[in-house]
Amino acid sequence: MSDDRNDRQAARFDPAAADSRWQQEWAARGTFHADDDSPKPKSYVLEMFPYPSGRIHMGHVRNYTMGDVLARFRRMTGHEVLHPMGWDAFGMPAENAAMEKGVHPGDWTRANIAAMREQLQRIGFGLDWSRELATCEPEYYGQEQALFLDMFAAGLVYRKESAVNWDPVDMTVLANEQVIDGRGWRSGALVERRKLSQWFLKITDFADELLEGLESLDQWPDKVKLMQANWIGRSRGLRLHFALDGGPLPGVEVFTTRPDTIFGASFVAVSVDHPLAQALVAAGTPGIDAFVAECRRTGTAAAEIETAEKLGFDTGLSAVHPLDPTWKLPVFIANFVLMDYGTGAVFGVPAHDQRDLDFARKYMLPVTRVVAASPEQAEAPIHDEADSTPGLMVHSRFLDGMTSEAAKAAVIARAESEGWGTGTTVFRLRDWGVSRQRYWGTPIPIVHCGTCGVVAVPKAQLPIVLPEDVSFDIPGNPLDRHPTWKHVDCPKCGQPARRETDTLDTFADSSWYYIRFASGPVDRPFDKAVAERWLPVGQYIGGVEHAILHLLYARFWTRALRHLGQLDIAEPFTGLFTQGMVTHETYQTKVDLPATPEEKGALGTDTVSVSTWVAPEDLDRRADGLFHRPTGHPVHVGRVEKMSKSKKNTVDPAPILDRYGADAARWFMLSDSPPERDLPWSEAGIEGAARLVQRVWRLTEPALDTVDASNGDISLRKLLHRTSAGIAEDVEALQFNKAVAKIFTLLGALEKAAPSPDRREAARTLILLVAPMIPHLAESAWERIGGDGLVADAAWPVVDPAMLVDDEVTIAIQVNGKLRDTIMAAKGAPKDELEALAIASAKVQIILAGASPKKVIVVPDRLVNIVA
RNA sequence: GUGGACGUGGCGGAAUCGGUAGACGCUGCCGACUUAAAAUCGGUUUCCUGUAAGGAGUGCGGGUUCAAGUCCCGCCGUCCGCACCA
Repeated sequence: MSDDRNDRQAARFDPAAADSRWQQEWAARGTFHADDDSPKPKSYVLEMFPYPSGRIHMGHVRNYTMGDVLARFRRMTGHEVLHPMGWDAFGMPAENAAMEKGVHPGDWTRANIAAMREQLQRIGFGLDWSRELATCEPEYYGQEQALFLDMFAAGLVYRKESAVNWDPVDMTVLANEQVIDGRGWRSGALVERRKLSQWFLKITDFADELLEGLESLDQWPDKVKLMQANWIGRSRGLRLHFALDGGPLPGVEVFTTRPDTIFGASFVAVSVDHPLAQALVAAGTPGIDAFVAECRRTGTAAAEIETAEKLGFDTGLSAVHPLDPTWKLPVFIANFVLMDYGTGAVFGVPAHDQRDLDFARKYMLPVTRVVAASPEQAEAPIHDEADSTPGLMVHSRFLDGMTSEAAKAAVIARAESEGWGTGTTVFRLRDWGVSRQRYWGTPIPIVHCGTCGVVAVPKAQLPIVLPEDVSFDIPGNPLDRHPTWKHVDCPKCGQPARRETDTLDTFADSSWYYIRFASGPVDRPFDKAVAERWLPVGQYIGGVEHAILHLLYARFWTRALRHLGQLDIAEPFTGLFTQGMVTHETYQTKVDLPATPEEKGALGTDTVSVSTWVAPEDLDRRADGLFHRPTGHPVHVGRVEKMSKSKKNTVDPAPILDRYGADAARWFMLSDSPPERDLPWSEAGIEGAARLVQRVWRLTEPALDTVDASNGDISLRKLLHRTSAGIAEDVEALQFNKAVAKIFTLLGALEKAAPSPDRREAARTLILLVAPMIPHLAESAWERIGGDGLVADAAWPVVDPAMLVDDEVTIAIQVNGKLRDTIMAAKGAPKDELEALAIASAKVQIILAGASPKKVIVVPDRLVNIVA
């Protein structure tokens, strides 16, 4: 190797060496250790902790890079920053791995954590690893059990019979997402609706608070707040009583949001699961069993519900209209009435509700219009569409002529005074079912005793640790069939009893980890005073897929703790940011295969075109197009889509980090796309990012650091201050793509600038500006120019406000709104001066051709518009 | 069905209050350096006509305004959430 070549090698920034060197340096110095007792203002930056699947993917890299830039920036602006990392380590995949590979879920999970921790450290995130936690360790879930017991003692936990999706082959409960076309996703067995005794948390106690609390979250995306509001689904209405003529029950309670339409009622319908329906089944009502069976057969899948026909069973009973004892309404059991919303019973108003109309047409029930847009519309017939337009009441006796709003109030007032109903609020939100019949989760700290009933485990006995010796070779809950684990003595009476074998939903684990990060003593879940020094989380960053469940549960958990007096925080996350996905082009080959006999019949062709996804690394880019290297088939480029294994368009971060270094990967994640939108991965993009890193490095070459003190460079100095101020704003707003653009602009100017003290200052400052984004390069460059200490500990550049003001501005000259010329003028130049300058413009003169303008609009420091 | 978001060059996108559309990056093209390549640097890249100079242009159609990517009305398209919620 020639000397020449050696020199050029040395001139390049070597990420492989620098990355590990600085990562070790930060770790050795404890640079990112968060000090509970620091007098500095506190800043808590948190990204949603990962599930330890085994490998970091690009989505993680993007998510954690954003948080890291903000966290490092906050450090530079004088904050004591808490930026922790942990593992959402319980859950199904570990049990699946146990079943498929015969490994213990704990071993599998801990090995994954070790591998992913190393990968995260390889990217150089400024994390306080001393606070690392994994939800699958007893130190964590034992404290969660303590919190569960506190909630239990406060009456926020209860047990009730609840319908679940039961897989009879795997002998387990399935989440709705795990039921595909009515079959278990693993076993393929037809899923049964089974009633099981399940544990619930009373999130509905907080429904109002959780809804109203949304209003205080001004640093949350409106979209997420709206989704939560819809999920909570508060409706105001009337709960009223219909007396029944005969039958097993004296009456039914019905909920309606439209009490105004009460005179349009033509039937009452109850859910199949309603006590009235069940009583009729018990009484052996003819034909009812077949109807109930029919209803049960209809799945719960969205598509099925949409197409399902409205079905009813006429009970033969009649309900007495509360406002007219002589008016009797038929009572049906109907498949479209939900038991777990309102009271499980409705009155049908076909004229103004599409569902009720479909039902009424099928069973030939009367359709009476009670709302009309205008008096002339009072008799307008209802055909196939229910009329939901607002208007005035008609055919409604004492309500006639009122608006719906007035009529609602009138009906509620009358119901309350006559005692047959009350104005109420109902929620769509249901209590949170936390029971899971699985092994790899937090054991619920409860004992069932034949004498004492349900008994809470005393806190002194916590943690209830999962048994290690479990098998996954047969279906079912390993905890339940473990020979000894569940057999314990009752903590109250000492008699032999049975331990609860359900474990907690993993959403419980992620509902309070951010508190445990802030304070994690060994003997209790957290220390109130210490936790409150950090909380609430200032900026929380994660995927929008958690907009409802995780974020709602965490908000509930925080409020429950406040209710218990354990934490004086209402909302856990002051700022929320939902980042977009990392996407990639997809590639497909199309191959004609011989058709099977069935396909021949269906399509009438001998061959069938089959598209196969092709991985990017198998592509052969030739002059005549794209080809699949292993097969030689032509490849066509498909849509840009979320990286997924099934479409083979994933890019593994590990080789990218090895090849381009951590900084290039980080820079790519921040460039171009706004962080809330999807980011298309591209080879060209990562190469551009790697080039940027080298460009910044070249600027700090000592050879360039010559100072010609004779001339200052005021325009570079101004640009520098503008850039520093702008980047600070952009980073605070998480608009990294804009910050990146500003860096490029400064870089371009710096490269062209002649040596001067200002140039030297700008190069130095540039290192500070890029330090949160590409920290390894920044450390190396900082060291190279002789900066003090680590750049990670340096302060953000001070912006001189005077440097942000220009004394000359460009004024746009428009004629009739069209740009014709621009002129330079002193900032703050008076209007008449600008007007004179504009009219004097040669181009304006040509257009005006001697005529005088009709009107001139002058916007100071911006433009002059001449109306000709 | 229903609620919401979005629509700007070849691509990702920028444009703070209604005030110079296309910053910045990527790609492509032309050129310099080099025996050559890599690396790097310079130029160019919305479209049309093109010498100059113009003209058109932010999904489509209207409107308000001196001025509209931005505001209003009506369409079209894409994406997301919820979904028999009484």
